[in-house]
Amino acid sequence: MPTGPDTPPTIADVAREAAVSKTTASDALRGHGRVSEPTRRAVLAAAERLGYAPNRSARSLRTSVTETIALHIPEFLTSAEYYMSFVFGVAEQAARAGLNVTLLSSGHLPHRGTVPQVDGLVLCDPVAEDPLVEQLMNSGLPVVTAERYVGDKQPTGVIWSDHETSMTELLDHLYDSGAHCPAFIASDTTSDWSTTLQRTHARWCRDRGVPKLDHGAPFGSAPDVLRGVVRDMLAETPRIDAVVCAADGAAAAVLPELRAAGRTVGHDLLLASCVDSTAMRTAEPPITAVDLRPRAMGAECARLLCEILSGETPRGTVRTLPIDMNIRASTRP
Amino acid sequence: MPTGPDTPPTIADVAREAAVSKTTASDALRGHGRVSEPTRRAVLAAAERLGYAPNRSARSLRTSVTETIALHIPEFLTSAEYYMSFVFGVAEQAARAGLNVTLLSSGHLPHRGTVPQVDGLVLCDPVAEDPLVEQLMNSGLPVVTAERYVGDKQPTGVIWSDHETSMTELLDHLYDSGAHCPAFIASDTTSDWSTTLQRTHARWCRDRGVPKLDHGAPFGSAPDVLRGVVRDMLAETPRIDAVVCAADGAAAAVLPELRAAGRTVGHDLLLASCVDSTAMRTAEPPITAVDLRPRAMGAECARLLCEILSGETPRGTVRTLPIDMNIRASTRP
DNA sequence: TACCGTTGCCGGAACGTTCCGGCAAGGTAT
DNA sequence: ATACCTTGCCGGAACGTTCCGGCAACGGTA
Repeated sequence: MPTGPDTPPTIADVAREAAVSKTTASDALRGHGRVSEPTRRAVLAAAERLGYAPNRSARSLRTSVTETIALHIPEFLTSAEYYMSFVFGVAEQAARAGLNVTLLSSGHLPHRGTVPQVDGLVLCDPVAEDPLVEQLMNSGLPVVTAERYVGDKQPTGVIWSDHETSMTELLDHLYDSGAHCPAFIASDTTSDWSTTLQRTHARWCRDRGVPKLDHGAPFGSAPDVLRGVVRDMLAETPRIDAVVCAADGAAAAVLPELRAAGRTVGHDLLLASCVDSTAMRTAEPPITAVDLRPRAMGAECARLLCEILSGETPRGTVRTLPIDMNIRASTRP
Repeated sequence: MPTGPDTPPTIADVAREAAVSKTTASDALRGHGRVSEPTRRAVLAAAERLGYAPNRSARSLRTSVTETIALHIPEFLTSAEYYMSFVFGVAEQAARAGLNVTLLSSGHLPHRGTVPQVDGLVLCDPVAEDPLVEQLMNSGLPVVTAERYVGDKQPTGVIWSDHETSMTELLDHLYDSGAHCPAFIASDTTSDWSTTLQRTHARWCRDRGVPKLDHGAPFGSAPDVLRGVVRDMLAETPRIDAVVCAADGAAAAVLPELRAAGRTVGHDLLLASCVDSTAMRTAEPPITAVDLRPRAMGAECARLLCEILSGETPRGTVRTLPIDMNIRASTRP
């Protein structure tokens, strides 16, 4: 390991080592100018020998490209598994493209009104009311959103899933399994996902001619709040024969309450969740849920952003991510 | 919004606006040189008027300070709630100190053998075998680890929790509640946390004179693997009267199996987890668990790193994060 | 021979910031 | 009066990179 003094080698060191000029060294490394094959190899060898790595700051100053994207995810009290997987999907895909990922916490923005100095942004489940989201949308930077943005301004790229279809399938599945009076515990956020679920549920009830039974609960609601909601609904409408929960983890939280009400989940009462997670898989009985494939979602967002940044995909591209329903014992009467 | 052409204002623009030199503008903004009060105010006003924000790349090139820290968390179980909270703890605290956080995914490092260009690193639950961890430890950058590092090289700072004491308290609690034959489902990772739990369990059994019943399971084991382990243990040693699970979420996954074995959790069999999570709170019955306070852990790591970077805290500082046990119905016979 | 296009390489300016050293103006002690 | 310090400001170099434009050498064509 031929480490010099203690300051990392610069391109000037590489150039000297290879007995060429800075320009030629740079051209050889970037593959940019006209460099003969032997010279190119000599430069590469010199760089390897010295352990040269380009200084990102200098390069970024010169090219005004930061090789960094920022990731914003909504901050709820509950730490939802969905977002975790999403973050890692983004991180992995970005690393594959040689990009850094920096996290934007909703709470603190370094300087009020200052936009982060990055090449692009990924917004997960953008809530139109969030002032930071709005600011980022108007930053002029390329923005890819996971799920559609309900504001006026359109993002540079979108990956979304067809929750309308999957919610309909879920309700149909319950209906086919004999549940003709399902209750829906909606999520109170104003994300596109949340409102789509509510709209779809309402229309499905109308189409099927069944009563529309729903109740909103804030996304990160505590278990006992959710249980209270369910208790009240069951007390008010005893003929409820299925419960669908929107929020991540809510179905599992509600399970004991159903049991306490004397119902047997999977038999005289079906239970399903709009978000799959370990909690759904490990519940007793395991709970039918829609797998939103968060890791794939994150990866696709990062991929699209990379493609837009490199110009190989036009701005305004919209793609969909297929999602599946995992049918489990909680809806098999 | 007095936006110029379309390129953001530089410090030269601010200087011109305030009718001073670049040097004076810089000094006034940084509070560094000797600047009279009226001049200082004029520069600040000019900067405000133009919406000036310093170019991070230029600044970083000049000062060789990136204002960025990197965060590495083990790849194997990225969906664990613990890590999610940890990440947000770091992000929030770093934002408070004006630092960016970039994620390091274990899978891909931009260039093999290249160290990220950041000011410092936070490693969560460092596993000595992970080659990336080893490389980061030897990068020469300040490193703060969450939990101790079991390799030879010592991190620049450490935040750790006293799992020995809390595990002992947990086992004592079970013992006092009548469970004299507890089984321990250990986690198979080589992190300090994991080995401490196993060591403590072994010693506790010796001290108490109870049989040492344990079995390792990989950290991210699937629910049915865990259930299989428990089934076998119960079949082999029917007098087991308590089960303690190390891995995040494992206790909830195992619950149905205990029920299937004809045991009543909280009565003739106690159940506890070494990691608290929503799954523990929402389980039926709710499961006693050690709250590792991951968000606080993340925040403390970031805080310590900031302090070390700013020089206000010496290298080699080691701090502990207190953790509590949450006693729930699963251990109240 | 004269002309021209191509190839391979290089000098040096520029990106935006920080900060060293210098300088003039004014004050104070000798 | 000289000597000296302090205050307030500034010129300009440096950080490491990219890339524009230029130049010499060479081979091919007329």
